Amino acid sequence: MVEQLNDLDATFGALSDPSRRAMLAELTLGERSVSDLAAPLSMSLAGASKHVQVLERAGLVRRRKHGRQQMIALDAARLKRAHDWLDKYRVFWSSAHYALEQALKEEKSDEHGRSA
Amino acid sequence: MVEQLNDLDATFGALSDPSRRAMLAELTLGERSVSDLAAPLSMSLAGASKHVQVLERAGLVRRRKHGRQQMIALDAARLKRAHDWLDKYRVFWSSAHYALEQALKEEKSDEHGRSA
DNA sequence: TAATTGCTCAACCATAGGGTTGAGTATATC
DNA sequence: GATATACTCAACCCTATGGTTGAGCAATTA
Repeated sequence: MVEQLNDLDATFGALSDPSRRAMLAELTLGERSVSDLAAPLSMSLAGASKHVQVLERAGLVRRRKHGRQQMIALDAARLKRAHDWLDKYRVFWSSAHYALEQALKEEKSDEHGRSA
Repeated sequence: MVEQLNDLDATFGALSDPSRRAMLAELTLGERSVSDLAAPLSMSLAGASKHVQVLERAGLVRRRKHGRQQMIALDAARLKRAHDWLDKYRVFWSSAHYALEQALKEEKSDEHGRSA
């Protein structure tokens, strides 16, 4: 269980804000301009622009100039990295592990029941 | 693709720090005291204690008093939530999706090749 | 009872984060 | 050429975050 690369810092940091998660959700529907992404957010354009920059620095989106628009597209590779990281913990939320936890609890009760 | 609950803010926020991810990794090996968690981190005990509090507020760990020690245990339910959220993006990093992206690029080239 | 251990809390510091407004730049339209 | 559009940048504000030290409390050990 070794820490691989710390762009996880940036990835998880970017994902910790609901406005940015909303942007990513919007981007699953296709490329969007910064204004498109800003529209549903009740926030200044400059504010939304900063969120896009955070997503870009985290490598979660790419941008492409198209005239005076900046077209933003999802780049899911880092999401996969985060998903992979979380996947290492799968056993700890799986039913098998809950069963193990129960078994350990019973074992502990037995210890109390016995002499020790 | 609707945002479900915003404890994702706290979960992803907690995961964005390498010290806290290291703590979680350590906790996969079993319960640990705050001092145990602090030891490998080259940080004051108070500092580590604050990290544990962040993990606890995010619901990623539980604590149990054991004498004068605070035993910390992993609670993976919120990790599952985060994993589930990321899973919605799986199609965007799957090879099928890359194939789709390629197809779209070719289509765009065709447009240039044709009259439009 | 006294001393030690395992913490937490409060105060503080420096930096980052989320937001704003105002100005500036580049492209598109009239 | 003038104007509107789609941004970005800089400055600023306030709050949060990551870290420290010093004090204090609760439980264990001597």
